[in-house]
Amino acid sequence: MKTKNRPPRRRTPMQDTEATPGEQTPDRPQSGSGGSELTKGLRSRTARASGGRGEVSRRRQGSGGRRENSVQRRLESNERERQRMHKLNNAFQALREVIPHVRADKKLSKIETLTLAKNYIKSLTATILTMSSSRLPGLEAPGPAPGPKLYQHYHYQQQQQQQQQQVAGAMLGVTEDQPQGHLQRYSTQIHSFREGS
DNA sequence: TAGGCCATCTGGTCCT
DNA sequence: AGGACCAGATGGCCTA
Repeated sequence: MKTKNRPPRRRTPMQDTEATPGEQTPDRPQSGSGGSELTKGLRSRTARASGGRGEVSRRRQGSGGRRENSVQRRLESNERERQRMHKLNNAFQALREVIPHVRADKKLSKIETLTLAKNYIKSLTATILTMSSSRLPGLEAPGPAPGPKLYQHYHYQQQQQQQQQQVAGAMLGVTEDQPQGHLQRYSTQIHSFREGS
């Protein structure tokens, strides 16, 4: 469906004045759009937020020096936020690279990455438990291999999750499938992602 | 063209 | 006080 080899985005006027080369998102160098220059900043959210407190503080902005100071602080804050988001995106990319069975030419979206990772972890856990329990009749585990403790921990977690899901399901009017369906769900998702749906 | 996804800006809130 | 985190808003790019 989506092939995310996009060309670099245009930079906003503010970014042009504050460019920091070499600090971009890996797959999208010099990306930038949306948002606005600083002066465009007073959006609907401002009026909504905290009963107009932001409006008051803005009115109090007095002489040019203070205004320049606050603009400078805002620019620095924007840069930090950009860096933070770049780190977050790097972490997403690292996660994509360790999720197997995904077509290489299709970049997973963030939500796809998280969903697949979650179910991949669950399927691996189930696999480990299956292997270890079949190897350990009566759940007597010699040595450091994954044994009863892991098994018990897993099932304790499952019980807790089921209870939470039942409560949430009752509140939301939905039902959740059983834990042993993780592998099935993971396979289904991979299949659907491959199909591009 | 609509809808999905994304990067960025921004102000509020939390944390150190 | 200042930085980190969060979430809403905005607009660009891409695909069906």
